[in-house]
Amino acid sequence: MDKSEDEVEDDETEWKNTFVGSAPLSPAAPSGQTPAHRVILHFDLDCFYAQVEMIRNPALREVPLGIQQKYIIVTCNYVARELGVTKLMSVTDAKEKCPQLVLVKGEDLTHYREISYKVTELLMSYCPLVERLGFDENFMDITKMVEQRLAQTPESKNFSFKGHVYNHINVEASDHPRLALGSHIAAELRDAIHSKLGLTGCAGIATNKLLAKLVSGTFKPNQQTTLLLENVSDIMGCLSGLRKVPGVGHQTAKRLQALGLVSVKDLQLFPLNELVSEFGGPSAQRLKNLALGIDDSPVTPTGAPQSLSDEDSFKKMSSTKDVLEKIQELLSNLVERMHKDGRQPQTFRLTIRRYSATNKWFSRESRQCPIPGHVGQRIISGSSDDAVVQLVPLAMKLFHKMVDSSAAFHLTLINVCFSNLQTRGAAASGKGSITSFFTHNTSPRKTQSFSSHSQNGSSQSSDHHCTDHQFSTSTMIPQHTSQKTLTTKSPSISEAALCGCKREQSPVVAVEGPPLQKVSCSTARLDFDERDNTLTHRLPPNVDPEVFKLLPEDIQMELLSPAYVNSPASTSFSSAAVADVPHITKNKSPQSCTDSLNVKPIKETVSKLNPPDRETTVNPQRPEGTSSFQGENVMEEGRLSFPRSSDCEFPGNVDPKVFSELPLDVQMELMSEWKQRKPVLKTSSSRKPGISSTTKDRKAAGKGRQANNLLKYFKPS
DNA sequence: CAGGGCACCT
DNA sequence: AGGTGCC
Repeated sequence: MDKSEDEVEDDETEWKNTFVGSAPLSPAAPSGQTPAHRVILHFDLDCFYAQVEMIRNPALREVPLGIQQKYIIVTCNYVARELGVTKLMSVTDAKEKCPQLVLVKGEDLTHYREISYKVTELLMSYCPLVERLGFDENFMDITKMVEQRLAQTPESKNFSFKGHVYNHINVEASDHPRLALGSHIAAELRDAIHSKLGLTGCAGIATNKLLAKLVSGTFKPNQQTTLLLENVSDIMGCLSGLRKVPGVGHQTAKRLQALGLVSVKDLQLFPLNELVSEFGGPSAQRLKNLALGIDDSPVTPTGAPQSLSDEDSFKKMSSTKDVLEKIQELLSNLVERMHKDGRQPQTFRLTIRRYSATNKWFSRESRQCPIPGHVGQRIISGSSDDAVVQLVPLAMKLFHKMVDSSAAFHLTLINVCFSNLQTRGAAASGKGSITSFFTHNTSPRKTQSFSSHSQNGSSQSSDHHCTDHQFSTSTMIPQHTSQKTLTTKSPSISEAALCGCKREQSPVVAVEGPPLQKVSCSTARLDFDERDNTLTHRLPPNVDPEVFKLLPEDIQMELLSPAYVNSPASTSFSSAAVADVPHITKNKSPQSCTDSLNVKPIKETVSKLNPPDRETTVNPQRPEGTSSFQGENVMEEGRLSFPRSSDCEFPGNVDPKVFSELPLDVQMELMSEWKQRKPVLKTSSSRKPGISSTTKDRKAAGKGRQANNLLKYFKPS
């Protein structure tokens, strides 16, 4: 075997000599040290999005299925692959190759994200050292589990490998007891993922993340492969190019190519010092190590996400009106997600991508700003709609820092992002929540020093317990997760999660009837002539009704809504209650809309396989959104009588004539800001914002307490 | 490259 | 704030 490979492998050098193959009797690491070599697993779910959709609608299993985002097939099931469809193929190409291809829209990642975290949770219930990579991959450091089993394994035991061993037909497993045990653990975990979540996937078993990942795809659907140290150079040498090395992206590959390096071997043999001069010390060393199959990076537990974002891309977006509308839509979804997460974002970021014929692929720009505390509070307290109203002007401000809206612009993407997520104090947030599992696991990711501790396989492992379910297969209940997930591989799993993480409903609940709110709202303020909305009076003077008419209804409502209510005690809720009821109900419907759209192609193509009632089963109502929202809306509406009108006027010092001559988008923004600011200002006496003032007011008004006093009553603990 | 996310580094 | 990489 290639000794040098072994030694460099764990280049935490010191003990390079000690490890060798005779692991079982290595008393070397009874306590306190990084094991001489780790056992790392890499899990990679098969065509993940397609699997999720096939769980949601089992009829899809029998047909060629593609998951479509915009005009791209991001992934497809194996039936489709046999017919020539590949990942990242354009829809037209795919349809050409495979006319019977069934397409499901995959732009809404909600279900994928939920299932994805369930997989991670499940793995974490066996051993906390789980690192996510995207939605469908997980690394796992099972060194301790392996050591535990090793300690309990009689000397006489015959080792064996589960699954494949890279480049080997038969191996003497006793020479590689840790990896052999690792392969058994991997098989058990894959089986758990399958039995509890209904998902299949591949696993790689190796001594570091790089190798585990590289080897996991050797045998593709639903299989696993172990890589022995003696075959490291094989697998590295087999890579078709540097780009195949995880960690070497496009840019890096290009720079390497500029140095004349194209193959992995080229990089292996390239003098380090020359590499250093091009990439700098750490990067150079890392690159060279990667080429050699060396990777000492730890498996860093991922925990809860550090940012939540929502984005959409499009061919062309060139009006501020559209931007405003899109931002509002994105924010609605994002705030909802943030609310479920339970943490409070401190930072908001807006990212755009501009169209440009040359250099089309990159060039994203972003601006970020702090989120005022009271807005963040509203997100977590459940006044999501209120939060959106207050966030939209923030977003537009950031937008204008990047885009001069008086000139032409052409955007192809908008992204909204919450970051700097702060865990709330006592956080009795939804217990079954997917993220609540992670939220109390607040460890900052960097401070993982997982190398030190002593453990014995026995009862008590204080810090990073690895729960080995091997010897208690009958009691396979993961300790962290509640049992909710265990029952089914049916579509209802996600439901269970949703129910579990559903927030406490407001004391007042149940009352059905979105129409109620909508009616009240429109009777209160708006005079539309039915659906074709010739809206009549009550428009602010100097706002062109023709232009106004073109706006989507929710924007119209928003601009006109009497967000400013009087009753001082309830001001903090007023804008939420009134302004947002319309666009909440409106925002919910697109979801169900997408859902039914998703089903339609199936119906056309495979109606025989797919009894009509299937669809309702597959696309159950979201238990959550509507009902909980209505609860709050109802509650709020109950509390505050609707305002008499008189609201939608300009701040006193704004000259209507001047206002009318501003560009439409500026008008809209100003109105949006006034509307939002007004209640706040009201509490601090009736100030009149100047037309140009924006930020300082908010900051000054920021400490408008008294909202919280009320909030805490509605938000138990 | 696409698409809708994420993370890390600088 | 941007760049890069990963899925």
